[in-house]
Amino acid sequence: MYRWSQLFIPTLRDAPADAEVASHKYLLRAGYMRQLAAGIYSYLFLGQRSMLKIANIVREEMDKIGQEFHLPALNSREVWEASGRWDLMGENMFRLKDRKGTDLCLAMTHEEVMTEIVRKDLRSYKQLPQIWYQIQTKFRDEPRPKAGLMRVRQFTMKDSYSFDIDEAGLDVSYKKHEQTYRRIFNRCGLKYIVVEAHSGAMGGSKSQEFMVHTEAGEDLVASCAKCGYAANLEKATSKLEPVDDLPAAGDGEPELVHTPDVKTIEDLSKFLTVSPKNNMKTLAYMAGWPPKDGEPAREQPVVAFLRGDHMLNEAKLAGVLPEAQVRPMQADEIEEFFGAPAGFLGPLALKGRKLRGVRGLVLVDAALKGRKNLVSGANKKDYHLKNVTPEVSFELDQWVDLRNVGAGEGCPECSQPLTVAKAVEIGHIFKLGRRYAQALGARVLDKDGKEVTPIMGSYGIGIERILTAAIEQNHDDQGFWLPPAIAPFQVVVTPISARDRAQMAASERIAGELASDGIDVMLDDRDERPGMKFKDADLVGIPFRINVGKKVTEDCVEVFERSTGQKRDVNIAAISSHVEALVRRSGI
RNA sequence: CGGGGCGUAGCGCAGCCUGGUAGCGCACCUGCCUUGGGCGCAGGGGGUCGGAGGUUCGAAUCCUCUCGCCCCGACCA
Repeated sequence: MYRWSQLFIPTLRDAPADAEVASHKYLLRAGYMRQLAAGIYSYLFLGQRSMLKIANIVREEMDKIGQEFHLPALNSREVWEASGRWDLMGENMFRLKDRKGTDLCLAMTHEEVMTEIVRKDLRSYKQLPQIWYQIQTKFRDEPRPKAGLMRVRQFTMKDSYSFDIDEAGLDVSYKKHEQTYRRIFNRCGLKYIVVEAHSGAMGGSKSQEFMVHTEAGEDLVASCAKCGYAANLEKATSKLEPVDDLPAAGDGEPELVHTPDVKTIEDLSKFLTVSPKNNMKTLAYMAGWPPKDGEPAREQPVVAFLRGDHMLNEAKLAGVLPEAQVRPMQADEIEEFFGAPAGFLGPLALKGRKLRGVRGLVLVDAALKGRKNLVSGANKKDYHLKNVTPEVSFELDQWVDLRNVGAGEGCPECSQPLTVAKAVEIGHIFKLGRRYAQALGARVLDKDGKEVTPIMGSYGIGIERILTAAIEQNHDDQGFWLPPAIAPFQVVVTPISARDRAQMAASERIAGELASDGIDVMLDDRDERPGMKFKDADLVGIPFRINVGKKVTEDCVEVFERSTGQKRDVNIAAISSHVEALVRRSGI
């Protein structure tokens, strides 16, 4: 049996100054972990115990649909070059050389390695479908690790990969994962939502994220309380209230207006007394592609037009340009391309214009479709234009959805107002397609003896994120409490006085009995004042505490529920069944 | 990578501006005391002041460089 006096649980009275969010503070204060370097942590006894519980739940559920592998974290350059990601991943990938000078990297995910196994060892459709997974350390050289375990450079991920002969098979594998993920997160005691997600730069047809709402999250999720629609802001759409267009001024042709030093939509709207909704804003970007197949890196100017009061979502913009990274144009590039400084940029005669010999792309947000007589920049310093109508006043390359959805806008499904809230991603399921299999040359023979490329899915769960999210969801100013299924211990037995023989004897007996009933219990046998033991117990995430005090003489102990603060006197004879009921109620 | 901040004992901080014996609280060790919410008293240990260089009779303090960490942004399958 675990006795607190023998364990290393370095609790802290004060939170380290570096910690900002609740989970970060409490993981440190509760002695779950210690930091080694930016985004790199050592998990101590309690932290590791909780991580193992989470991983075991994931393993148990994944074993029902797939097979566990253990793959190398150290990968050869070859496979990553074959998939094209050696270049694509850029600075985000840790790279190193061995003594012979051979390039290696630390794997961020394992599409390549898994697909390589398929290439070498799968020959026939009869061997499909396959679902392979692993629970292992992943490495990403994040530009900015933050918020404790929320965003780190070394972390534990369950990632699985499905291989099917056709789309229908992929649908099944994908669905299996969705259901498995729901079981996993339910068992972990998390409140989560499933959202439509951006499929990312790597293509792929469908993807969903499992998100936990928390202020500490880094993602934004739009959701509808009425019909359940939920989507990552990178993907979310909404219905907009109709807007009244301005009447045509003068002859209806674009008309120059002198607007000295009026550079922002806000100023312009005031200056001309028009609503921002009748403005069209111009955003200038450069899309970049890393070197590929021996070709050098390249860049293309991209101009996006949005309604004046709308915000551009860069992920949506990047989504229009496969595998590209986008960055705002720099001042000198803007001058060169538009012939005017930022603040006066507009759409006229842009299509086909080149910057450094590369033709620019003109994109207009779908919210402007059908609008007319808008105000925009004139590509001339200190001038704007009235009467600008897309496709009439200027040519464009593409109508696309580029804007951020705003809170209160209409749900795309049912028109009710949407809410937008922060969330953290704990899992992601993703129909990948044939990209990797193709790139690595994985082929199998189908029924007709024809070579076909299997179709893949990839599915991830962040183990640390589950712990982090659980703490974010369950804490107060004294500490936190974890769902019993993932707590390092489910119960701590606390004798009020370690020197009271009767109390200690009863505590030992109770702890022993609970342990033999399969409850994860520990005994706080420290010779400390009760106040201190309570404070520690409140801090470290154990959901239930049994106080063994003076009433042992009457065979009575007190059961304390951390989440509610509720205390109940229970007869020692009934303690085991009582605790079992509490623990199972919250799902073991 | 841009902006901001911080590195002094395990944790939280003061000292720096105005150079002169390195401090406080908690934690830790010893003893006594205490035992239902971080108890009290007494004694004690623990520091390359992130690192290097410079200025100075003398540097935690001033200057230069450097390393690290945190926050905002950028970035993020």
